[in-house]
Amino acid sequence: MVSELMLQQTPVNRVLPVHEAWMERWPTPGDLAAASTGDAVRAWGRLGYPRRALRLHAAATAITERHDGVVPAEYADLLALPGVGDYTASAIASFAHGRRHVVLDTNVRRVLARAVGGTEFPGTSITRAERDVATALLPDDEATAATWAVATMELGALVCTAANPRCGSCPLADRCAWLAAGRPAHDGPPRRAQAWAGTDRQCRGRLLAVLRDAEGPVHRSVLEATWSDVPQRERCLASLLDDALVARTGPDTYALP
DNA sequence: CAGTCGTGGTA
DNA sequence: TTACCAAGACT
Repeated sequence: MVSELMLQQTPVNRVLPVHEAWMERWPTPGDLAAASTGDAVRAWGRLGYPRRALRLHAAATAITERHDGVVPAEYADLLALPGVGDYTASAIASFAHGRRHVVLDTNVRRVLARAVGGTEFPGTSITRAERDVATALLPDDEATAATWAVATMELGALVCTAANPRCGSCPLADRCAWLAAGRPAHDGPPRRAQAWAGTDRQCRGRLLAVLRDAEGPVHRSVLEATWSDVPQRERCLASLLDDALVARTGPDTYALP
């Protein structure tokens, strides 16, 4: 569960060392629940999307209170946890508990888009038809379904990659609709690139990095020195406070919660 | 449903 | 150097 939360939109290579340290420090949900959210945010390091650290902490608390400290195996119970959406609930139920679930992440979606749909990339959002295809392909046997879930994800992550897919070593090469069609390039509107420079996300990241790397409370002047656009800086600091990623420790000082 | 939310590697 | 991402969730 910890790795799945960390892997949401974050490359495996970056997650590995953080995950290892995290699990050594907080081996059980109860251990994490007993820690402060500030420690969780700091241990999250530079994985990005730090609200995931808060959600994981909140999930650990919920598991401790509602599930006797044991990560539930039921999809509905998992889905009810903070930071756990359809993908993560299915992944935990399937990978950790061997349950039969459609695990539809970006890798699997790409594999199905190519092998079945004959297109290079899936759409921006999951469609009903897409889920129907994935459901129809899922093996009936529970154990086999769990293996299928891992296998299709790995296929997408290691072979049927977004850029430079290794069709030469793909086990589906002889039945892939996209390959059979000559690997036609993605048509239609280009996927919107996410802006970064000058955005609130960059500003929030800059502010939080200062607090994360600081020993204790930080004076307002230090935060002000990290971002020149005053209205934006104030807006971002307010949103960080609102998200409970930052706490006000005095009239002019701030720190991790 | 589209917008928002971090970060650092890679072509 | 810039563009484009990488095992989503939430609003």
